[in-house]
Formats: sequence, structure tokens, C-alpha cells
Amino acid sequence: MSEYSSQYDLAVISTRSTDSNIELWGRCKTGESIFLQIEGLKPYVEVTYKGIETPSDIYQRLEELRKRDDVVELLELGDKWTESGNKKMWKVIMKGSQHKDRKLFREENRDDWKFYNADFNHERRLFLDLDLGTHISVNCEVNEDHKFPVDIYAKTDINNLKNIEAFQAPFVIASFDLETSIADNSILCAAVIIDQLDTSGQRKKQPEDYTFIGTEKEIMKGMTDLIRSKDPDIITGYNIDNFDIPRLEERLNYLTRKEDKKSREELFGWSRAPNKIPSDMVPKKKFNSKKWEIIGRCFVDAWWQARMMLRPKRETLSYVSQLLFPEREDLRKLEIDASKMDEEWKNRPEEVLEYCKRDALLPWEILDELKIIPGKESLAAVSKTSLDIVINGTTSNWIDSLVIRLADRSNVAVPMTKRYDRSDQIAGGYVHEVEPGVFPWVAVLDFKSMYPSIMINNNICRTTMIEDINSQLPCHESPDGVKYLHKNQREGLVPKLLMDLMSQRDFHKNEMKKAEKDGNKPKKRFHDGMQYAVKILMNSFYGVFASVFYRFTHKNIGSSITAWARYNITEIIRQLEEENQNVVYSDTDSIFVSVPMNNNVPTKRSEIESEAKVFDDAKEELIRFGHELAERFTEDAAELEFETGLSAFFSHGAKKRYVGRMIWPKEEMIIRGYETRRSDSFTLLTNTMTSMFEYILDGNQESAIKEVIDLIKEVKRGHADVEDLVISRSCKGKVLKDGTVDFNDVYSNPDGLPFVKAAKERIKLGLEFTSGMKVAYVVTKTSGSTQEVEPWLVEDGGEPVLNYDADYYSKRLAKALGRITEAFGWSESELLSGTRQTTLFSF
DNA sequence: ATCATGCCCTAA
DNA sequence: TGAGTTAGGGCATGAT
Repeated sequence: MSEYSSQYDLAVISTRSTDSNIELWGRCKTGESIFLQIEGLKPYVEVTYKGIETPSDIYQRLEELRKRDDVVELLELGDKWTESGNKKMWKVIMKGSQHKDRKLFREENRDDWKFYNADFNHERRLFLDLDLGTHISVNCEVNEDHKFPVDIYAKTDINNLKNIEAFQAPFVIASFDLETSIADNSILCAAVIIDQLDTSGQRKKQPEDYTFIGTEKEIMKGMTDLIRSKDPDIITGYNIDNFDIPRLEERLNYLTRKEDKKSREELFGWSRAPNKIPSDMVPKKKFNSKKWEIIGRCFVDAWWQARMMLRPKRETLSYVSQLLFPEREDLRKLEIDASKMDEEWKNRPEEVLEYCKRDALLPWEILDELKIIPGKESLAAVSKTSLDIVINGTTSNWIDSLVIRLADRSNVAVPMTKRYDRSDQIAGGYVHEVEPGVFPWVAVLDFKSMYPSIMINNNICRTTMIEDINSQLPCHESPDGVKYLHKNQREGLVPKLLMDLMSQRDFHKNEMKKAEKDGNKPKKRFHDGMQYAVKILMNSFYGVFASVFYRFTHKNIGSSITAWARYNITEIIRQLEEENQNVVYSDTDSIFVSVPMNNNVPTKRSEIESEAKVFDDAKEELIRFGHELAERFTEDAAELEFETGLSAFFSHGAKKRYVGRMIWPKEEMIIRGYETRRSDSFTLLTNTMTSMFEYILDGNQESAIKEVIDLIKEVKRGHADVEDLVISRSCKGKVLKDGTVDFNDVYSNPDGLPFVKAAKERIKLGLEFTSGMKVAYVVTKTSGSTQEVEPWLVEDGGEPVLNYDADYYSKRLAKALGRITEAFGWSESELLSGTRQTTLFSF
């Protein structure tokens, strides 16, 4: 029985440690926001002696540690596995819980000791030591008398926390936008949208909206009061990390004195608790990072999320919104020229305010449409971390969360992050040469979760890797000669975790099917999200273990995984070729094999029913062949699956570039690698190429070539729509304190890059620039050897570019499309001239 | 003209 | 965004 009277189920948003407590912020299942002060977990590191033998003066050394001011207690732990064998460990309980405390301790004792469990934040220990995940139940004592902006402020200790089944927390979301003066950077007006998810991950139909006008101080104070009273868990907006948040900070510094804590908090005190240094509630940039930190809440930039998930050609809010919501007429209204904001604000403030409100709502609608928040929560649940770690942390943090807790329970010492040195990189996957041309009837097979399977099957882990070259223990030996102990000698941590994840995924897939049968949509969505999160996490293991810095890896681990992968795939190719089967293509974990057919079966199904049977029979044969191959080459857990049946496959002869007419399990055209897939290509090229591929896969090459020749003529005459010629590439640059951008810092010859020229034009016009953003432009002229470009600013409220370099665009089209038509005898120059000597087709 | 280099973006 | 990997295509520039 708990000594405390209150009990809550909650999702953990973020945590922080002080020397005596761990602080935790969460959102309860019942809707309240909660702050917990948790007692009883003391900060510690683990140590052992250097070398293999126990030093003779070990007790004297331990005594010296014990006498230190920063050490509270020293406990003997028994033996743990380390990279240099099993060694006795001691737990050093420390006074300080902060990074600097551990760092100092390590530095002052590095001559005598090796350190384990010594380089990550104390608050993570809460999850690791108590084996907690994102969703927990707590018994606590509520304190009504507090100053934090949360619904429940409570105290508890580590004995009153327990894991519960994952659920979707009813997170509160705030989305905001500022309109600012070009002339003096001041804030003209602002809007904030407040919304909340329900426990099935859906949002309210009608979110609340608030607008703010008046003096800058009134606007900032109004927003801050709203944030404090509505108490959101997630704060979003479009490009807030690079624009709105820094602007709020800049205006805060302009309007207040550094020491005036009270005013600063009144204007921008959005956090749920004060920072450590300076002790105020104002969000700040994390040390040595570009990320903004807000205690107890999470900033989520909708720009970054949309970019990662959609890979849009352009990245302005208006472009992304139209991409996601093409039906929405309201998005086309209210165009305000952002480069003339001061005039707009003066002449039609009401429209500007409406525009601001819309731009505050859209980021939240984007996050909602992409199901970002439920997705993050699922990933947090599967990796057993706080929401904050999933949003702001790194892939290795997720892996750490699972590996460290298992290591602790398996008496494996947790080493520190390794030093960064990537001088020689490991070999990767195998890619098969591809011949140019059309290949009818192709079965595509691929290995199911190839890298995870390899890790499981061969018991690959740092703890099972054999370094003793004379070892006679039973083991798995990789094609590049790395040995791993058999499972019956020692089970690796990584294979165990991966197997657990695999069965977790099966569980969620099953639950998903059940829910679908019952017509329970929210439940189906939930389990679908969970199984997807498990997939993402499983696929992250290889990358982290192939990295050079990860604490639980070794260079040989990454190289042996890929060596096995190359061996498996090339061995199958070898066997097939020995049987005179035609392997058309292969990349890393997939094989494309020609299906032997008796005669020339058309690759397109005839409209006439009596003639369609040939095609249908061929399709049957394709499916049978695919399944048969898959079964033949599946071994143990290395499962080869028949993934796709193609009626036709085409490549112009370059690796990682191909198209296929998929007819099984569903009908669609697949395109890989080609310009069509690239966000830095222009619409006219991608559209033409797509249409060409359609013709080619249907066996109608004549139409494909005809279309290209006609198009190139039109482009040469200057008849193309300039909007279809916009090229967009991401551009880096170091944004300096005074707002200017240094391109020399990131590029060796910035002025030789067309997208840098375009970025400079943007900046000149007073439009915002952030490093990594996509910059759109049109090539207008080629003088000498370099291009002249004009920025495309339509999505920023500017006018369209009127002319283009006809020579450049027709050449580029001819080049890209010529690579493809070359497979049928039409070269780039022939496409440009529209004629050729020896005609394949007459027109 | 040809080749090397720098850069972006994609496949897996 | 101070940390998942390698393989590969293609464009533009600038030196030879």
C-alpha cells in the first residue's frame, strides 16, 4: 500500500534532475498536466581498475575515492562484463547529479580508474533503474500550494512509480505565428491556436484561436499569459526554431534588461519551471546546440517535420499546405506580401491578422495530418523514453534506452561514448550492374528485415564478439572473419532485444487485425502506429551499431553485418545464374529475376477479353515463380519474400535508377532514383519523364520519343510555363548575429553555386533565410560558363519570373530524357534536333 | 574536350 | 539540428 493518497496514469513529457530529486512533467490520461518531484534516486557512476589484474593497492585506492568531497558512498557490485574481460565493479554514489560533476570526477581520477555508466544524464536513470517507459502510474502526494503552471503539483518517491500499458495521452497543443516588421524587426501582431488530442489521437473539431495586437510588450505578455493558463505540452509553428523563437528572444532582450527577471518572465516565461542558469522561465538555446529548450514542454517545428516526412519540392508554409490540402480554397485567399509587411499592416491590419491566424493554425493542421504527435508518442513507448527524447534526442538515445537497461540486468558494464574518428569507413551493401532496356516479367524478391535478421541469426553483439584469434569456442564466423559466440555460450544483448521487438511487432499487427475486424478504428490506428514504431526502431539498430562512436559497438560489428549481407545476396545470384536464370538487378537486400516465359507475352493486358487470357496466364506464372523462388531461398530466419511482380522493368543502365509496372500484389508504377523522385528536379522534366515511363512500360516507345521531341521544340521556342521550370535545392549558410549570411563558411566556392546566388537574392529582398532551407530559382541566362538565376518567390508573396533560358532548359531536358531514349536508339543530340539519320520509327 | 572536385539527393 | 550507415547518380564548375 502506498502512503500517498492520489493516483494518476500519465505519459512522460520530459524529465530533469537536481542533486536530490528527479523532476518529471507529464500529461494525465484524465487530461490534467502534472509535475512530479521524485525522491530516492541517487546519482552514481561505476568504476573499475585499469588493466586486467586487480591492483595490489586496490583498497587504498578505494579509500581515496571514498574520501573525496563529491563522493557520498562506495559500494562493491561484483563482476561485470567489460571489453577487457570480467572485472569487479564499484558503484560510486555522488553528491552532484549534473554533467559537470561526473566530468570533474572522471578527469580527476582518470589515471587510476575506468568509468562505466558515467556519461549520461542522471534523470535517464529513472527509466533505466526502475525499468519504466513513457506511460506510468504514480501514487503521489498533491501539493496545492505551488507556483508552477501545471494542474497537479505532487511529490512521490521511486517506490511509487510503475509501468502501465501504452495509451494515447490527451496532449494540449499550442501553435503560433508572429508577424514582424521588416523595418525594425518588431512584432506587429501574433496569433495562437490551442487544441487538444483526445485519447484516440484525434483532435477537436474546432480549436480555440487567439490574436494579439497592441504594443510589443502587450503582445508578448498576452501570449505568455495564454501559454501559462492553457498549459500546452507541445508548442508548434512553422520554422519557429529558426525564426519565431529567436525573434521572441531578440525582442525580449531589446525590451528588457538581462537582470529584470520579472519582466522577462512576464513577456516570454513559457517554460513550466525555471532554467538552472539563468534562473528564469524563458526558453533558451541548449548549450552548444541549435535546439531550443523549454523546461517541461516540447517545441516541435512543423517545417522540419513536414520536410522529413513529405520531402516537398519547396518548403514554404503555403506550398506544403497546398500539397497536403489541395481541396482547401481558404488557403488561396488572403495573400499578404510578406516582404512589404509594414505597409500591409498599416493599410489592412484586419487582413494581416486573419493571415496571421491562418498561419498559426496551419502548422498544427500539418502535424495533425501527418500524425506526428501520436507517432512520437508510439516511438517513445516502444523505446521506453520520454516524449522529449524522441522529439529532441537522437537515434542512439532510443537504442541506449533499451540496451543499457538490459546491460544493467545482465551484468554488462555500460561503457562511455567513443571518440569520433571516421577515417576508414566500412564496406556497405552490394549493388548489381543493370543492363539498359526493357525486361518483361520480373519477380522482385527481398529479404525481410535483412540487417536485424543477420544480427539475430549470428548472435551479433559487442558482448559476443570474440577477440581472441585462437579461441576454440563454438561461434558464427562472418565472411570477413569476425567471430561471434554461439547463443548457447552467451546470448547477445542486441539479438535478444531485436527478437523481443519482432514479437512485439507481431503482437501489434495481430491486435490491429482484430481491431479492424471489430470495426474499432481508434484501436486499429493505435496498434498500427505501435507496429510502425517498432519497425522504425528495429531498423535503427544497424545504423547505430555501424557508427564509430556508439558505446556498445566495435568497427568489426558493422563490417561483419554488411559482409554477411553481401554474401547472402551474391550467393543467391550466383546460384541463379548457374541455372541460367536472368538476374536483372539487385540492391543490398533485393533481387530482380526474369520469369521464364514461353513466347512473347504482351506486357499490357488487352482490352479484348478473349486476348487478355495470355496476359492473365503469364501473371499467374509470375506469381507462382516468385513464390517458388522465395521458398527455395528462405533459410531459417533469413526469410526471402516475394514482394512484387512486374509485368515490365526498365532501366537505362544505371544503378539505383529503374521503373517497373507492378501488377502484383497491386497495380501501380514504381519509379526509383530517377528525376521524377528528386525534389531538386523541375516539374516539366518530372511530368514528361513519368509519361515516358508509362509509354515505355506499355511497349509504346514510339509515342515516348515523339512526345519528347515535340516538347523540346516547344521549350526551345520559349513556350514553356516558367512555373514548371522552377528548380529548388537546399542551401546552407551560417547566419551571423547581425543577420547576414556567411556562405564561405560552408562552401568552398559559394558564388559558383546557382542556389547560393538565388539565396543571396532572397536575402537582399529582406526575405528570411535559414540554413538548410530549400531555395527555388529559374535559370534565366547562361553567360560564359556560369548560370544566371532569378529566385522564385511566388510562395513568399512575390511575382513570378517571366522568362527562362530556353537553350539551357531544352538541353537539360534532352540530356535527362536522352539517357532514357538512348536505350531505344535516340541520343541527346537527336532529341534536340528532332531528326536522325537512320530512323527506327518514321515521323 | 576531358577529368577531378564539390555538392545535393536518393536507394537501401 | 553535438552524431545511424554506405553506394550511387548526376549536375555545375574550373583546371588541364
